[in-house]
Amino acid sequence: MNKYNILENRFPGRRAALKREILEQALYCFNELGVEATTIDAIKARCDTSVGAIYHHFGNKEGILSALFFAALDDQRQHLEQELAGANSLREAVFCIIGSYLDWVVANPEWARFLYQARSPVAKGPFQEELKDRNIQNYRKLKDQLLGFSKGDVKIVQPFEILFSLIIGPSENYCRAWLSGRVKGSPQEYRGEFAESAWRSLQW
Amino acid sequence: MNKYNILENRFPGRRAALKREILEQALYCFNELGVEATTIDAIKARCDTSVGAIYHHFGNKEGILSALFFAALDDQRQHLEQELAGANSLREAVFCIIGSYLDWVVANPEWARFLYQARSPVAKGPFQEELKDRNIQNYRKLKDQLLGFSKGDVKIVQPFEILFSLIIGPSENYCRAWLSGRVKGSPQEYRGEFAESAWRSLQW
Amino acid sequence: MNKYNILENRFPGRRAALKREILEQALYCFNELGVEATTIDAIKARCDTSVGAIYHHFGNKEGILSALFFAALDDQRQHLEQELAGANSLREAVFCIIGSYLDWVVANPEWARFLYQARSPVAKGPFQEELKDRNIQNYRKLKDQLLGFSKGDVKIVQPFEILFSLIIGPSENYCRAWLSGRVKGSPQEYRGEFAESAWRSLQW
Amino acid sequence: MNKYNILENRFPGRRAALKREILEQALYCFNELGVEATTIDAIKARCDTSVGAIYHHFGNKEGILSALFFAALDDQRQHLEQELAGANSLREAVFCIIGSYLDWVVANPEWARFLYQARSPVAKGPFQEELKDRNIQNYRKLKDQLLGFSKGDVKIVQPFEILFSLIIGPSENYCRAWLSGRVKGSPQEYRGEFAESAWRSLQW
DNA sequence: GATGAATGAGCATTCATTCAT
DNA sequence: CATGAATGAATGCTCATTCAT
Repeated sequence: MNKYNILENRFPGRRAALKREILEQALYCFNELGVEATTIDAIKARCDTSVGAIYHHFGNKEGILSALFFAALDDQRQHLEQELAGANSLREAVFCIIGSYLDWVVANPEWARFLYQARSPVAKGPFQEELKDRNIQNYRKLKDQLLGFSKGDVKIVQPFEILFSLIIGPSENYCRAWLSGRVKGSPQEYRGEFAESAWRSLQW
Repeated sequence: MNKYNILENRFPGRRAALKREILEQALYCFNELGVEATTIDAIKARCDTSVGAIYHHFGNKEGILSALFFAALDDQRQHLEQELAGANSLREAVFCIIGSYLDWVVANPEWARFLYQARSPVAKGPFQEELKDRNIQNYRKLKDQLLGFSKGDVKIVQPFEILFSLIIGPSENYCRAWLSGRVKGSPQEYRGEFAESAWRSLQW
Repeated sequence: MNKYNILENRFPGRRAALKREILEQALYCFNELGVEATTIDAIKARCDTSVGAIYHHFGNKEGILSALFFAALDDQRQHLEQELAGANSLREAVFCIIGSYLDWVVANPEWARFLYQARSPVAKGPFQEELKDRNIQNYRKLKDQLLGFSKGDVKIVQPFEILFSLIIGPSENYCRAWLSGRVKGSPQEYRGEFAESAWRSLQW
Repeated sequence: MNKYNILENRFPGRRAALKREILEQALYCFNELGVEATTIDAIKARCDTSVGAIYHHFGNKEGILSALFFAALDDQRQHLEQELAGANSLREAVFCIIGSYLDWVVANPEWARFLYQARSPVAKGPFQEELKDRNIQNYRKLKDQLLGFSKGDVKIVQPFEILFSLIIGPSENYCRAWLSGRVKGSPQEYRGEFAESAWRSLQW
C-alpha cells in the first residue's frame, strides 16, 4: 500500500496517467510548501506539463486540492472498514480502529501529512458541504457499529461525544509528532501500547 | 483569564495600546479568515490605523504572526507551570496537565484556535529555529518533572516518547473538535473523564 | 542603424513583437524618467499591455534593464568589431575606434544615453558578474588587437592602462555633453578632430 | 585635503557638528547604495540621530543631496581656480586644469565618486536651475581664461566646443575607471602623461 | 486535448514626510 | 532642538484563471 496505489485505485488506466502525475506532484508541493503557498506553476514545473493541462483536468486549484483530499479520506476510510469488518467485540473494534489508523499513516506518510494540513483549507472552500456530509455519515456509521457492541460486558466511559477522542487522540497526537519529526519511533512500534492504553482508558 | 490579559501581560502600558489593538484584531482575522488569507489591509481596517503603523511595530506580517504565536505559547506554558507546581505525585501531575490544558483552552478559545492554526506557518517561517528551541526546552523540562515522580509506586507505560500523546492526545483531539464546532459539550465538562481516562491509560 | 534594428536583431520574429515593444518603451522611460524612477506601470501604460505580460517576459524590472543593457552593449561592440576588422595599422585602428564610437552614438542616441545611465544600476544588480566578465573579455581582446599593431614604427604612450582613456576619453566626454544638451554640434562633425587629436595624443 | 575639510570648510563650528555628521554618512550611503536606493532611515542608522533631526537640518532628502553636491562642486572649482591663478600660458593652463583635476579626485575619491553619481539626479531635481546657472558661469569663466591665452604662438584645435573634452576627457575617463576599480594605477602616477598628451592633442 | 501567452485584481512592503510630545 | 510614532500613496511583484492557437 503506497501513494501510487491510492491514485491508481481512484484514477485507473492509461488515459488518466497525466491526471495521476499531476496529483502526485501536487501532493508533494502541498506538503512541502503548504497548501496556500503552492502555486499552479510550481505543480506544473514538477510535472513537465502545461498550466492549461492542469486546468483541463481539475478546473482550478481547489479542484486539485479536493481531489487529493477526498482520495485520501476515502482510502483511509476504506482501510478502516476492511479491518473493522472482522471485529466481534468492542475491544476488538478499538484495536482495529487504532491498528488500521497507525498502519495507514505509516504506509502513506505523505498522504497522512496532507490530510492533517488540508482539512482546514478544504473545510473553508467550496467543498465544505461535501466534507461536512461525509463527517456526519462516517460519525453515525462508526457510532452505530460501536454502540452495537457496547451493550455488553464492560462498562464504558459515558458521554459518547468524547469516545472517539479517547480512542484516537493519543494515536493521532503521536502520528502528528512523528510526521513532523518531533519523535523518532515509528507509530507501528507502539501499536500494542496505543491499543491497550486506549482500551484501558475507556473502562469505567 | 482572557485574551485581553494575555496581551496586557506581554505588552503593558499606554504606549503599547496600538500594538495590543493590532495584535487583537490580527488574532481575530487569522482565526476568521485563515493565516494566509489574512491581509494587512484587513487587519488595518479592523484597527482604524495605517499600514505604516503596523509595519512600524511589527516589521512584517510574519512579525505579527509570531508575536501572537509566542504570546499564546508562553501564556499556555505559564499556566501549566503554575498548576504543575502543586503536584506531588505522577497522578496529580497528569491531572494538572490535563486540567490546565482544558481550562486554558476554554478560557481562551480564540487563542487556542489560533495556536492550532498558526503552528505550521510559524514552523515554516523565519522563526522556525526559535520554535524548535522552545519545543526542545519545554519537552525536557516536562520530561524531567514527570520522571521525577515515576520512580514510584505504579508501573507506567514504558516508551517515554508516547507518554505525552497518551496524556494530552484525547484532550487535544476533543478541544480541536469543540473549537471547530464538531462537538458541543464544553471540554471542561469532561475534565474528570479525560483526567481519569488518561491516568488509567498509563497504568501497566 | 537605429533602435528598431537593435531590437529586431536580438529579438526577431512575430512572436517577440510584444517583447520588443516592451523593451522599446522601457528604453524611452528609463531615459526620460531615470532608471529608478521608471515604474513598471509607466512602461505598461506606454505599451498598452498588462503587468503580467511584462513579468511573463522579463521576470522583473532588473530583467528588462539588463536585457536592454546587454543588447546595447553587444550592438555597440559588434559595430566596433566590424570597423576594426579593416584596420591595418595602429593609426587606422585608433581612427576606427573613434569613428565607430561616434557613428554609433549619433545613430543610436537613445541607446547611448541609456548605456551611460544604466551602467551603474546594472553593475550593482544581479547581473554584475556577467557585466564584469564581458568587460574583462572585451578589454583583453582590444588590448591584443592594439598591441599587435604597436610593435611598429611610432613610439606610443607607455602605460597601457591609460591608452583607452586617451583614445576614447575626449569622444566620450563630448558625447555625454551632446546627449545632455550642453553642446550643440553633432559628434560626427568632429570625427576628424577627435581622431587626429587622439592620434597625436598617443605619440611619444 | 580630505572629505572632513570639505565639510568643515562649508559647515564650520561646533553647532554644525551634527549637520556635518549627517552629510558625511549620507555621502557614504549615496556612494555605497546609490542615490535613489539610499533611504533617510539608512542615513539615520549610520549617524545615531533621529529622522526628525535630519529633516530639521535639511528639509528633505533632496536637501541633503544638493548640499553635498554643491559642496563638492564648489570645493573642486575652488581648487581649480587656485591652481589656474598661477598659469601664464595656455600650456600651463592645460597642465593646471589636468593636474588640479587629478589631485582633487585622488585626494577626495569618495566625493569624486559622488560627483559622477549625483549629477544626473540633481539635474532632474528642484535644484536643476541652480546647477545649470553654475555650469554656464563656470563654462564662460574658463572659456574666457583660456581664450585669453590662446591668441598666441601655437595653433589650437578650432571648434571651441570640443576643447574641454580634449583636455579633460582622458583624465575623466581614467578617473571613472579608477574609482570603479577597473584600473589600478593611481591617476596621479599618470599626471605627466595626461597633461602632455592633452597638450599634444590640442596642437594643430 | 495540449500549450503558454496574456490578464489584472490583489498583496506585502517601502519610505519620504509630518507632527505631537 | 530632538524624537520617533504615525501616515498613506506608491511600487514591485504574484498568481489563479482565461483563451486563442
